[in-house]
Amino acid sequence: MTTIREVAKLAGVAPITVSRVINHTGYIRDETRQKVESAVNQLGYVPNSLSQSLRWKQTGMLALVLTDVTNPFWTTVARGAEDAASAAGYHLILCNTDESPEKQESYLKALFQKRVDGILLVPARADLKDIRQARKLRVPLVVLDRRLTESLADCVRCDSEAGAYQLTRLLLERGHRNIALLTGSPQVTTATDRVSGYRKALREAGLNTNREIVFYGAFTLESGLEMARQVLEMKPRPTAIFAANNFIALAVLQALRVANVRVPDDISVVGFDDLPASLQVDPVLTVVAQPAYQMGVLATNMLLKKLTGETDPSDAYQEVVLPVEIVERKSVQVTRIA
Amino acid sequence: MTTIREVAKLAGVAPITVSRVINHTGYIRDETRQKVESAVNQLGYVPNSLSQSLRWKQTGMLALVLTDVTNPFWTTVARGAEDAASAAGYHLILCNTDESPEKQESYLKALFQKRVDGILLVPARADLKDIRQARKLRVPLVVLDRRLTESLADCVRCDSEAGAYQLTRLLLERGHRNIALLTGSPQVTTATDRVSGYRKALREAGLNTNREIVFYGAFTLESGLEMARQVLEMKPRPTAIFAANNFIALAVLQALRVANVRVPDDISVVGFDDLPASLQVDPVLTVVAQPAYQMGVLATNMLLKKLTGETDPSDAYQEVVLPVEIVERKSVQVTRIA
DNA sequence: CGCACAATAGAAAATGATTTCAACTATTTA
DNA sequence: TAAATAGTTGAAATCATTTTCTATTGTGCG
Repeated sequence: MTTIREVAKLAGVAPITVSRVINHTGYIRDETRQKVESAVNQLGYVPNSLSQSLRWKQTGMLALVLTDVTNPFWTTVARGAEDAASAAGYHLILCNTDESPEKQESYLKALFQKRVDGILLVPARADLKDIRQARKLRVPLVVLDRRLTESLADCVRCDSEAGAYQLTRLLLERGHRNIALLTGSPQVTTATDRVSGYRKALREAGLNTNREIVFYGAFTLESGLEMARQVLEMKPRPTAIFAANNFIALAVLQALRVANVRVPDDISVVGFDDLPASLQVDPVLTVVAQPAYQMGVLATNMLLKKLTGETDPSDAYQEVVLPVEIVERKSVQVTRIA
Repeated sequence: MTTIREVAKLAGVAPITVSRVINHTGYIRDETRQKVESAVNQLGYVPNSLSQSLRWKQTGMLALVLTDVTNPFWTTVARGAEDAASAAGYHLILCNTDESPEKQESYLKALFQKRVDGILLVPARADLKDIRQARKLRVPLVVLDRRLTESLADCVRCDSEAGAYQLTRLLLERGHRNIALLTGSPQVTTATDRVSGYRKALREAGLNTNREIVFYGAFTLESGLEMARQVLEMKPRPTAIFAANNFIALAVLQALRVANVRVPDDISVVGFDDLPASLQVDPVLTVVAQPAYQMGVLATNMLLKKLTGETDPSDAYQEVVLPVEIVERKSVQVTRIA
């Protein structure tokens, strides 16, 4: 590919002059600028950002490392992050770990090598190794969506516990006492936080621990189907199912349809994470909606502040917990109290 | 961040020796290697791939520029591309254009500047400007999913026309004569190719052009809802709807549900693109399934061959057209011939 | 013993751009 | 009229790493 030197030669100037024209810095005579511009066009010169970044000591790239690009919740977060990043003149790289700590480590290594200016991370596991490394390398990093066991980084997340608490209370108020919670891996804090909120609501309603029905699996359709199958075999069958994420909720609805169990007539279903309009299925679900897009924007802006040095690096780590919101639709039935 | 020079200093060797240890090249005494390795660990040294790429004249990065990351069809393609890329030791960057030619141009410019080794492009428009530039810059590029007006690049796509033809024939064979086709923008070749297939089937069945019912919109839920609304107002109402992509199909099902029109009892519906298990809704759709994952893998491998020089650059451009497959499920009813 | 060659390590140049410093001209100010 | 300053350009050093070339030592072979 063409280099700045060749452009300079053709224009009859020094490389640095071409650089000044391209970057609009310093003084350039109009005549010189035109000579350079025509040489640039003639050769189709595209500056090499590898060498630019090397010199500038910044790449203008941020990375969002997440656990499942196929989940609409994450694509929404990504869109928020992307919009915030490009508004600030940064590019955003998307990396998908599939909840695998190995993939996460491999991606982070590549990102460190590429000298991205900052990283948004949805940690695949509670493991702090990667975060420690980012700290050691002084790469600004913001954790998204999940808590860490230790406060080693800024964090933006939604209030899973409060959301689960409210949703469980809603079910309790409608008379449900046998509520099955289908959640993700015990390794993932959003999965366990939702259990905590559920548990808290049950306790407050005077139900003791043996009334808890909690299934741990994964935040995937397959796991949701498996757990739903188990719920359907329970005797007595729970009167309500709380799906702790959107894929599990879709799985539950599918399983119930196959088993000819009507929602909400035969059983009530609520979910965590709202679904995009394209996936609204019958019956429309009552859910806790998380501000996914906003979470992406907020986390990105927090990251940008860190790397432009607007925050004092000596400050303690921030944790922003976004409120969630109940969206009541038509998947919950009032039931007689057993 | 630590540089190779600092590592070299700590280990008491020259930078080039550190380089040899890291890249496993040349001769190194065991003792020296250990000194270097311990210095690397002590300082947490991470090589700077900007300077490496600068020197090596390759970045080990490919890019997939697509039109809608929220569409499961594209995430499946992306997964195929990602798997093929990482199997060959390359990283894949995902860029989302939202069907906007401006975004496409801006992303491609950034990718050229970053000196990615190759590009997989789903063109937002038939416009050839960006592809011409890639050619001029000698950046290997493979076009995905859509045809170009001129053969200026290798291309991997699915047989939209044949798929639409087969699906329309299936409807005709079941007795349907009033078939509405809801497709995407006339600017997008997959949208128009599906019209051609539909048209061909109608012609073969002896139906003349005034029996064609074609709505052009976009491959989105919103557009699908709008078109579905118009179909429902038609008198007489078509007995079958052919949705030319997955989002339009979901929209049609939603619109019909709201209008209390039963599928397939009151109206038959077929779609293009299969849906992932998580989105299978009632009733399960009869569709044309495209080998999305395979398309991603194939296109990536074709690209890799180009950039490792396994293909003769003087050869004509290749076009690979993948066969599609009808998946018959339960959304089509046999109807009396009107 | 001398030659060829493997093993080991470093110096200098190169990759493609930009920063810093310097130089020269033209204009303005005191 | 001398000094200061704005405008314009370029040479050399720099960013972090690797390639090329060179040097030194040790070893095997005839």
